[in-house]
Amino acid sequence: MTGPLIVQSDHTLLLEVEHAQYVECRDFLVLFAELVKSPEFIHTYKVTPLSLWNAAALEMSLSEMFEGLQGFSKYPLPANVLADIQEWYASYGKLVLQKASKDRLLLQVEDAHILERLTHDKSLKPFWLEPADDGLFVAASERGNVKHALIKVGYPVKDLCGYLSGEELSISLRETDLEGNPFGLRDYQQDAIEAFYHAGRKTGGNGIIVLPCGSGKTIIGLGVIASVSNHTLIVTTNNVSVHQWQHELLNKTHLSSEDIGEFTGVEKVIRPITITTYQMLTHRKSKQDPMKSMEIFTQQNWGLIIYDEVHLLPAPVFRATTDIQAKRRLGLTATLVREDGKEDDVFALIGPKRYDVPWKTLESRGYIAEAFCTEYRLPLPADEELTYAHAQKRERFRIAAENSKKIELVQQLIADHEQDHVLVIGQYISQLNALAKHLKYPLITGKTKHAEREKLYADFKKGNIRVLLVSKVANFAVDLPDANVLIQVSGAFGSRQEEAQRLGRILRPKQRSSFFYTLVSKGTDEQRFGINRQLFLVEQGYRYHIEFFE
DNA sequence: TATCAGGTAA
DNA sequence: AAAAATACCTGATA
Repeated sequence: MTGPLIVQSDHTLLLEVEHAQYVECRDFLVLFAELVKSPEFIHTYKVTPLSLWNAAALEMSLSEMFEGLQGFSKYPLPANVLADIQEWYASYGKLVLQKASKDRLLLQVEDAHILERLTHDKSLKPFWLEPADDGLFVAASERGNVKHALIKVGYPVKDLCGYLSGEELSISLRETDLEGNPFGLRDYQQDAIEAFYHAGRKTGGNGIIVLPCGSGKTIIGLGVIASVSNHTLIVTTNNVSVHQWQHELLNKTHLSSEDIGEFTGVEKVIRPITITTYQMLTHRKSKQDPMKSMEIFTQQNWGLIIYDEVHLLPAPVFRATTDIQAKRRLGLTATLVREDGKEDDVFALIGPKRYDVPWKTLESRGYIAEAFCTEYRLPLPADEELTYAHAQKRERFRIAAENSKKIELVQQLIADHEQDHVLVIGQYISQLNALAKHLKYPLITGKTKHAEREKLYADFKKGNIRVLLVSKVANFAVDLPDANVLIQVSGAFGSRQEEAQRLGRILRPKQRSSFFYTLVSKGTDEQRFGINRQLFLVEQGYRYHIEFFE
């Protein structure tokens, strides 16, 4: 037996990185498993119910899964794993929600045992109106709540109740944008739109599209809006992004500015296409107040709701989304992972993943830049090492993150890349201030006035400034100019999402390759968290080279 | 009418 | 488990 994979009975899959079949096997596993650990030689994947539901929703077949596992595995496959995979996989589709009458839905349950279990489950009982021959009746108004409750006990629902159309509005994409450049959808963008809207007619119309930063998620949004051609509500993360959507809508569709409204703190205009922010929806003055703006979901006759950066969707918006299950819903994101473990809420209330492309595929086709990732490990200087040793657990991460030796290394890396555009990104203002003072490059933080930011961005774009230091503003700033080198001196605990977002900063295709450096203190908590941060990108095929700086 | 500082929320 | 950033609203200032 020579395969690269070991399948263990606890549903973990161990993959040998140095094996000749590594790449092939990794690309196979990513279809239905999740990477949980990625040290140098053996990567650990895990099969979970959720990862299998997403695979099932994408119509990956069970036999393809089993044959692949068989083919890559070094040893015979444990029978319990095969049985569990089969069971979890099959649980998507076992429960089907259909329209029964005007105000009633029928939850069809194929399996008598499951039906028995669901009928008597305590958390579900309140939903059941009366038994049917092949399932249970539910009030139509409970459509979202029952799906949510069911996923919490491990049963995803295939929702075939269909969608309510909203107010119609004819929308089409331009062939030439306003600047006169030819415009057309790329093949994968076209595929993503198809996968969302036409997938089986009735099941298509809700779900998530996962694509890397810089690959044109907004464009896919425009494509879906045009396909649906209904009044549309777009919810996004911040005001800059609101304006970006507005700009793209005007630039690449035939809509005019009278069709597009901005519903934010600055302007509260509702038009056929309205763009708002999550904060606008969830805002309230005190904890007791109702979230007034949430009513926008139901007061207008939307035919489509787009959740931009759906991995950031706040809990109250989930709750509101529960009540609008008859609306078409599109989630867009670069990383489906959330560190709060609410992936199953996203699955139940927005929908399953409908489309994704591995980052490396887009890289090889030239749509995003080639990137080299390096993790630098530095020792703490003796005095800081001592402070670290004596510190409380919670203070340790920060001490490690602010390792003063990082300044030397940053200086060296900037010198090594004298022909490149470099962003230095960090989590702590004090650390960035120290760096800025030492290196004599400008720093942008949340406090920097917008006028000044724009001036610095412009200078950076023109090449007048070669190096820019940025705080967490860079996580959200959509208008940050392109660079091809990014040095991360510190980051938020173990956020995979943040790491992916930051790498995305340097992925816009350009002449030169991109370089991503992440600096961690050797043998500290920071290094441990770094491992978790890197998981998503390793899953996407990136490899971190480890270097030591003494 | 526009802009800014201060408080609050998540 | 913690810091930083953002965007909302209100009320003051010009």
